[in-house]
Amino acid sequence: MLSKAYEPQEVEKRWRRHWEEEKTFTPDMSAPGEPYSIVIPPPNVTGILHIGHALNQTLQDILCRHARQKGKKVLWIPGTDHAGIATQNVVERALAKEGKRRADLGREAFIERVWEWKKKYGGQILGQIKALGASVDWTREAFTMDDNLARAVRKVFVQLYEEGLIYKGKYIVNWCPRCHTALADDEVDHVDSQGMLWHIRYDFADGSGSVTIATTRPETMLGDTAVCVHPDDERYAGLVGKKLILPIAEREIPLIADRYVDMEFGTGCLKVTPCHDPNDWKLGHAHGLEFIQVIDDNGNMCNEEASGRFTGMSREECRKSIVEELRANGHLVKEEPLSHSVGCCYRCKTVIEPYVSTQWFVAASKMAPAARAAVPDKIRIYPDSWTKTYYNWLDNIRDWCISRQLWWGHRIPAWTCPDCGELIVSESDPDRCPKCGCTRLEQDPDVLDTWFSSALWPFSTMGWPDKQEDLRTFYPTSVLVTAFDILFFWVARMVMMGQHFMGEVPFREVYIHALVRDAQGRKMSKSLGNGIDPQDMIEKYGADSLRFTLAAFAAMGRDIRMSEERIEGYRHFINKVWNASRFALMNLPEDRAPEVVDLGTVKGLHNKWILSRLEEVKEEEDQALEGYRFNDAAQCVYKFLWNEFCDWYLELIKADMREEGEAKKEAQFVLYTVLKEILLLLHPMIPFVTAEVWDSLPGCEGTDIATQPYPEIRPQCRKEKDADEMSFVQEVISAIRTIRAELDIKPSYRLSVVLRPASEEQAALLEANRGFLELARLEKVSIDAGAHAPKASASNVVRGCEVIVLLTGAVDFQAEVARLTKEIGKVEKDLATLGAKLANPGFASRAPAELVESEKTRHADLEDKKAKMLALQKRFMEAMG
RNA sequence: GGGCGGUUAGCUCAGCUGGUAGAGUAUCGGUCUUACACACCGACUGUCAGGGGUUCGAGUCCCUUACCGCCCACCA
Repeated sequence: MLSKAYEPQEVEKRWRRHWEEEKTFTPDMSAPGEPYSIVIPPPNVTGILHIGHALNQTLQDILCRHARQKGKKVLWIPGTDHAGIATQNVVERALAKEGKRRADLGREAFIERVWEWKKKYGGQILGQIKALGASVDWTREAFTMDDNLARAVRKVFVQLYEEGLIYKGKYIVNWCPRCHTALADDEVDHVDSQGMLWHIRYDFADGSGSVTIATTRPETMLGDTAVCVHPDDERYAGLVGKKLILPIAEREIPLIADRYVDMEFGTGCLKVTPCHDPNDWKLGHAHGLEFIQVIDDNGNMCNEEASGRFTGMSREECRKSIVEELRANGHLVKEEPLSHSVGCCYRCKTVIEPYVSTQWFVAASKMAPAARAAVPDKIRIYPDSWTKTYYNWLDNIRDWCISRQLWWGHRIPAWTCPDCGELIVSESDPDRCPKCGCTRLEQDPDVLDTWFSSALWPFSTMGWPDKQEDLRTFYPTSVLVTAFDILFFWVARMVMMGQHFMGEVPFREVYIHALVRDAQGRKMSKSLGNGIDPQDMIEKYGADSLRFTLAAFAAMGRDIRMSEERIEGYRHFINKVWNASRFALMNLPEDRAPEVVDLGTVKGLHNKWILSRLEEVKEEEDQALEGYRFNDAAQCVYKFLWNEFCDWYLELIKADMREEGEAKKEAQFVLYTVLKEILLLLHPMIPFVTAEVWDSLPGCEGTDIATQPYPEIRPQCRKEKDADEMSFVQEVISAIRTIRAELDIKPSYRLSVVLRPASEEQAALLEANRGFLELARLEKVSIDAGAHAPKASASNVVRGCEVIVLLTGAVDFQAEVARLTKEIGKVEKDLATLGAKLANPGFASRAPAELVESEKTRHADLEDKKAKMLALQKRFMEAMG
């Protein structure tokens, strides 16, 4: 027997172990069934599972478990990402506590140290995936630094190099002076900040006047090699080509013209520092300017010749000194505050320095068109609104800087010969220079951007390039489930690589889910400390509660505001599932499944009704999941279980269960069937509690719900007429309950009721099912259209049937008058809106005939109800005198 | 400067192809009715942001205004 309240901890632990030990989620390659596959977006090894991961994984798990139920051969591959910068930073911080820096260890020892760290902590995040109940195949767990993934990386790199799609070159890149590495464009966060715009006067060398430039970065002026204006700017007409004296440096630089300059901004006069600004870099090349570097890789002033006395200062110190000096010597014309955005490192928030260096690039601009064309024909994006964003990014893509000056990552498979300078790019480590035979080859010190290996994830995790079996069966994957924040970092790049190397897109569909925010709508982050730790929630409320909450809130294209209260609320639901099951167990045979009954020919109206509704719910859930409407799927089963199965059906069969007989046998089998199927419908969302209950059902002991098929469809159980008749009985019961509650009659007091049916049919229906009326706790029921209505009574009308409750003794008569008046008021309000609608000539002529007809019927029914209630009220008032 | 999303009950949010506004939570009243107080029965609350349009009919489609939020962009 199950315990009284559901205690998730022990149950979850057991099932987790069971699924892992039994390898339940390792697909049988020889089994039939359409393949269905997903690769998990690999969380960073440094990470701790946050609520966003929990959502991401819950949704994937729902899809996978559902697909399994539908008979598909399902593979869900788990894994983690080595997360170059992030992980290196974490380990460097740990070293710093020991007073060491990575240089103190040297490259090899440092990498060894990172691996140790990974072994120790990298498993943490996997444990959290397990805790959530994700039905991944642990035998295929992958890590982006695994040997076979490293081979994939090398092969891809070499091939792209040979095809001219990877190249090496000297460019201005985003440089983080703290992480000491280049960053890709999209690894730079733009943060709004309040800065200064300094106006500085540059005099002409011939003493014929001056121009004034405006800049936010005066420290870079030491590297200025020109000043630029717009060719059409009349203010500077005739001046282009003249020489200016660069203040402080006292160097001559030319005044040039280029259409790039915005005449509206500042003074319309731009200082050009080709080595320290990406735009100026372009101008420098276009105009053949000199390139003078004045800031080094640490963000300090360098180049004694150019920087002079400022050499060695940090960029910030230098800025201050230069401004002071300009102010002192009168070249500073104006200072004004300016809000602008500043590029920062997405990992450490340090201000990015545009920096000229030699880097490796992927010619993304050449690969983008194919990736663009894949959507929407080969890849469908849900919700569709992201398609535009995807296009927009690909249309404006620039080549992707993939080299990082880090130690942790896939080292670039390129070597240079110290003797002849030959560049060798090769899958295997070369032992000598093919050109001069030198054996002292030096490997490029850089590693690849983390996202380079991530881009190969859908096929590298399936064994490419070595093994083919998984690829043949499971590539392309069925769907990619991810949050929008990595649409660019990851999704678009996977498409490019998949197309290029597999000749096929990596996934058929992309489902973009919401971002989880806190109760105030802010992005959850460690720095804000507003995160909800899924681990805590699982311990407190159980994984099922967390999962169901996430599913219920996962409406498409919306952010989710998460709070603990909501998870607590859904824990009630899990408990409800548990207790409904306990009730069922108490009413079913203990050691065997109940006797089978033909479900198409059950007699009880309640049985016909619940079976009919069940059919509808099955279809609803299936369609909701088909369209990634997780919230609808969760909601429809939730309501069915709670508001129909528990609130009505279980109450209705209590009478059947009291004595042995046909009614009990029928109810037992229907109860058994409906409960089992509800469990199946809920299982993808709340796997643990459903597994536990299933295992304890008679006839199911020792079986695993995770391997059971989706409930069969039973068209013979669809009985809308019966279902509607049952609703009528329910409405009558509710009407009596409402009267009882509003007149403050004790629940324990048994009422007598007179029902005056509106038709022969109604009369027969009520007569046949009068036992159900017991749910309203009654003493005596008379069903008679001609019955005399007692004077001291309260009343209501349900589908034309008058419900008259006898009031004897201590009842507040005023209360009944008030209640009736209110009730009539409601009817009148409905009549008014409906009447206006019907009175509209356009409605009758243009609306569908069916609708007009049903509205007319409704109107007539309301009129009837109103008339009957007025009559009852009148009689009641007469009784009061 | 482009693009996207939001504005519905006190709070948090659902409302698919236009056809009587919904759930949870909160509040109020009543119940230990033999699965569940993590429960049961009942009640209350809405100019669906403002304005205009299309339509017989709009929370739902179109335009517009306001406020909030996000993304992208080489804003010196």
